[in-house]
Amino acid sequence: MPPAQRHPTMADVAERAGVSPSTVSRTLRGLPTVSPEVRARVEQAARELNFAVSRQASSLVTGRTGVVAVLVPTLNSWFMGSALSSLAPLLRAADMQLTLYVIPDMSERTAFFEHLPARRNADALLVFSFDLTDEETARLDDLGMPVIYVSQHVEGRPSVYVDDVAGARMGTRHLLNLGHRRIAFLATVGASGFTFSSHERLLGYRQALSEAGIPLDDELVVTARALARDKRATLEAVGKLLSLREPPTAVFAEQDELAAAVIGILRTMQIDVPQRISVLGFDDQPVAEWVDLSTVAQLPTDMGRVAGELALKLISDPGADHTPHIILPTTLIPRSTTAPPPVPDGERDSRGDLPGG
Amino acid sequence: MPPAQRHPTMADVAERAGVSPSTVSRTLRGLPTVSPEVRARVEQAARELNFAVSRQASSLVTGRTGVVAVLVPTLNSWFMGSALSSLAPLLRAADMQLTLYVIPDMSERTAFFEHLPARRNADALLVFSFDLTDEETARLDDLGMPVIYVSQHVEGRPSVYVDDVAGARMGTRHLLNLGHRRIAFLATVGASGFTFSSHERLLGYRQALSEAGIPLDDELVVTARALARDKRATLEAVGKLLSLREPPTAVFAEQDELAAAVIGILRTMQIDVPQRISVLGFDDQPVAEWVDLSTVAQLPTDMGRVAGELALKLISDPGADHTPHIILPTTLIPRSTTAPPPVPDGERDSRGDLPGG
DNA sequence: CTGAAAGCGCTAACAA
DNA sequence: TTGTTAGCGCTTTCAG
Repeated sequence: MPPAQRHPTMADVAERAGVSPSTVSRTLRGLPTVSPEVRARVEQAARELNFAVSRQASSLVTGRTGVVAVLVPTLNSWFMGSALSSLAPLLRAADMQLTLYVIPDMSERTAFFEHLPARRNADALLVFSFDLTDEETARLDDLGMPVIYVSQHVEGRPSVYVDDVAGARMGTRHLLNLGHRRIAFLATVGASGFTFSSHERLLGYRQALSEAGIPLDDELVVTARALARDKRATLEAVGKLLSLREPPTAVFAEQDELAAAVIGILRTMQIDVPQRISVLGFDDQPVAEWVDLSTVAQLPTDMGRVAGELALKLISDPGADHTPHIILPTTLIPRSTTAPPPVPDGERDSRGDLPGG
Repeated sequence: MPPAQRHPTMADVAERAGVSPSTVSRTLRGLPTVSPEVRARVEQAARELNFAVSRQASSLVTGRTGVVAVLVPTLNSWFMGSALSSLAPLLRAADMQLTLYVIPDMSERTAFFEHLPARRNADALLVFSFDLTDEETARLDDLGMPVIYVSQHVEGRPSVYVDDVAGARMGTRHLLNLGHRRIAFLATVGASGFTFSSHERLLGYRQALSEAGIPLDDELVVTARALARDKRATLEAVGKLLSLREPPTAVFAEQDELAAAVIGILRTMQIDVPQRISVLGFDDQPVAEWVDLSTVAQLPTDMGRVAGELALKLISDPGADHTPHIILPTTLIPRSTTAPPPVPDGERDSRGDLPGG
């Protein structure tokens, strides 16, 4: 008599197909050592019973959980959404579950690192976009599974990230090539250490300026807490830049949302973009296309995919190199918000002859 | 001798604490039938060994997996991001894992419903924002676990959703009260059936007009595929509305992003908002605050929380009512993009005396 | 190619 | 209050 309420087990399938449980197991796992005839019988029985393997039971014996844990600081961002959208199907295709840990604030963060709920319950951990302390990294080290750092780099640990420095350098050079010499940089500071690439981008900006022999001016670098999501903070930042004795002719915003906000503010102030001020973003989020924003593009979907592939590789091949750093490129997408700077009053008649670099 | 490589087991902890494995189990689960003295010893031993319980093993015997599965059509949306951001910590607090299934396209969708990977591997399933076929719903019915429909309603199944109809009605009334009589409705059609609330909102719009005795004009309702994310489609839609013999004095966009795009387009065309045309959104996404958009607000974080609570309840109490519908309210947030319609040419001198309703 | 038997790590009776 | 025993559903030797 078939089991009353619960899910059917392999024993049920075996009985129905007239074989042993082992054979069912072999069949369902696709092992080649099963005769076609038997295979057919088993598969039909399984289908008829609507059978599904219990991962709990199999992982108990194989020692592998079949899950990849993913730690993210937030989900309310284009970046995370895109990365996970490519990661999830990839893991599914490999028949892996994706367990999500969202750490929106400090107390959640502390709790996570204290209990490490992923321990023993995942085959690998993907840590996204955190600015981790050494202590936290160390804690993850003895988690007993591969830990992959995504959108950040950690010395000696597998990491996947975009080359933010090079991207920001490329963006800054774009503005320099257009003739800009007063280029501002607008940075965001988010919550719970979600700031890794911020530093990197600022660094790239500085490098490009130095390479061009332009002295760094700290007045041109504005960092404000929660800048991106707070209109007032952005307004203040822009006001501050415009009131400088020598205001910038271009603004490089750390990310597109911020850039879009800046453009909105400037237009409200009747300051034409790009005629009076150029604005450059970073990311190539959908909003960039909206406002026809020039930007430095990154592909978070690629990051998700690459990170997922790396995770699968490290799981299946424990002997693999556990310290690869995979660096993804950025591309410059010039659109309509960057242009040569306005010609200074004194040089109006020599228009077209930009000061040489 | 302690095990060399693998995780320590309860047996290891038991040995170290000088007790039986059962006692370790009882202690770690917080059962009251353990003497304080023994409890202390066990806890210390567990800590020293850095022990973590294997959920696989315990679920094998308890029959509960300790995971809640979540099915989402996409992650690239404010709605999903917000809902999951509140759901995830709630589940963590209940010591539940959150397994994520992302179904971005039809082939993934087919595969999911064919294999039902969640079967036997979760204690409950939360299905977000899908426009499910009856067949799909039926398939979920014999999944052997509570299935909760979120941001949609399914007859006779537990559902949690926002009252889109009432919200859209309220929004439309707001425009009617301002004096508008020609009110357009802009709808989006997304991918993979992610359109549930779209119908509802349109319905609410129609109801409000009918109640006000205003005849429905199909020309005023524009639905375009992928409207929200495609600038051109939005541009076309707006153009179409403006070129009507009697163009609308107000536009109710199905969601804020779309509303923001419309505003951008209108301003580019030198059409003042709200002086010439009012624009109303739906959602109260961050972008609404950006552009100071009047909108109908919903709280996806509430939905995530409520849905999670319902899931936990249905898991822990199988006897509970399995057909509750929890309906969340919306609120109207009038900001600066809605105002009375411009006074028609012929009535300019009787300004202030709006046509009575 | 297939079956029998053992056991993964834990919890749930049942005894003591 | 604690220990002993059995067994959850599967995979994996090892025989055959």
